[in-house]
Amino acid sequence: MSSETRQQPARLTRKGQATRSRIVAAAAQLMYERGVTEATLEDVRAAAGVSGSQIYHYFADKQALLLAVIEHQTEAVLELQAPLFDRLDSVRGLRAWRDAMVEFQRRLQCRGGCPIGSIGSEVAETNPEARLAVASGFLRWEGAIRAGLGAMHERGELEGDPDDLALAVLAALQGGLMLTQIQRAVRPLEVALDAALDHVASLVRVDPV
Amino acid sequence: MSSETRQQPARLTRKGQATRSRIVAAAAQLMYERGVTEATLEDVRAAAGVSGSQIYHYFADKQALLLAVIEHQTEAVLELQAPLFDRLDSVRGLRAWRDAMVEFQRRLQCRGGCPIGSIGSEVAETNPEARLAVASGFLRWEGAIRAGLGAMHERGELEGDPDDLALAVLAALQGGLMLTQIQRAVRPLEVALDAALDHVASLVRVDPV
DNA sequence: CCGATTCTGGATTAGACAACCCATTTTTCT
DNA sequence: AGAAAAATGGGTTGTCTAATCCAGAATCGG
Repeated sequence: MSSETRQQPARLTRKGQATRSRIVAAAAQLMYERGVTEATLEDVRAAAGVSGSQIYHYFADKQALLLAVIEHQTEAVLELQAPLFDRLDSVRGLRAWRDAMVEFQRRLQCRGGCPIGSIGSEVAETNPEARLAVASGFLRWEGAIRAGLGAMHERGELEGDPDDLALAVLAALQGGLMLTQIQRAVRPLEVALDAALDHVASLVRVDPV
Repeated sequence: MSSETRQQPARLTRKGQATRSRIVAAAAQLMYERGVTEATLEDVRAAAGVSGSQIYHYFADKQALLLAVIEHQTEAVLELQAPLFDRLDSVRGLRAWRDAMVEFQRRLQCRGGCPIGSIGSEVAETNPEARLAVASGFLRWEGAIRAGLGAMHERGELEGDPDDLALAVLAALQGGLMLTQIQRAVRPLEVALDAALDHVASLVRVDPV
């Protein structure tokens, strides 16, 4: 798992793009459910409804597919939260975001953890390229949170460094997700995010919900 | 990887215990460095300086070895922190514990993450038995933190639920460790723990360090 | 419409790895 | 000391899986 990363076919037919997307989506789902190494290419092949050489037609090797999956999951995670990100410049908006995260995990029965974080944790020590891809995903996530907190700060409503607070909130989310995944209960996520947001709220002058 | 979990030889010679320990220690190190699935039994065999059948003489299968490793890492983590746990009943003690965690990661060059958490995250969805073992390790860890916060609370120094606060601190630690591992920088861990401890400190009446 | 390119199917290979087996040596217990 | 139990060495096997190959079908570009 360490080789050329670029896609092979420069041009992709519409059909080709659809097939490629199906492969990535199936791989993402399987890697999310079972982990990267436990998701075999044979599983991906079957789940995507393609056969044999298809995967290698669109990806150089499993590594290339993995990187595509990390991209895909990053987009999915950020897209899912996009409507909530816009309101992260108020304590009320932060609480709404928290509620959505908790509700999402509850629906999943606390399975899977963070789509990005669980991959990152698995590959961190053995796959530098994938680690960097995950790191870049986290950076974007952190940036989205910081945008809201930064707005509050510029409005003079928030004391304390918004950069630090955004990172702390993301860390609380990740730690909460992991403990929730392992304990199969939402309480760790709830408690972790509540503590982080209480801390933010304690630094807010106006808008004290 | 799902079978009998019990050790086979009821009695162990002193030499046998030493060999078994060597195998567990080697396996723990390799699983920490490379992850559970990437650490092959051949690697463990070589690292432990034993040969062929040795591993299967002491463990039913890789699953049994993994469970022993989780036990081992839990003990190691708790033992390492034991002297610091005693002082978690003050903000000063909490800060000292934070500094030790950060310093430890710095020494490891931010590699490996949490010895328990990284295993837990990897096996959570595919290995219920191992997931429960990790969950029980986290419960002990959480208990140690809660003991300190609980003491403060009973002394009337700490407002807020010590159970929730302990869980929040552990979550901040885990999230901070994971981001630190992925970014290869100690800042996420520092910021995450500082935020969590600031939050605790904001609920403390006396001893406001 | 036709040559070129892309896409698809299925079969195959080579290597890795968990797990098993048996013969031999070492240790323990009486 | 001697029998029983435990420990060790190394070889073997069967399975799983990533990766490759080639032939044929569909699609595109001019």
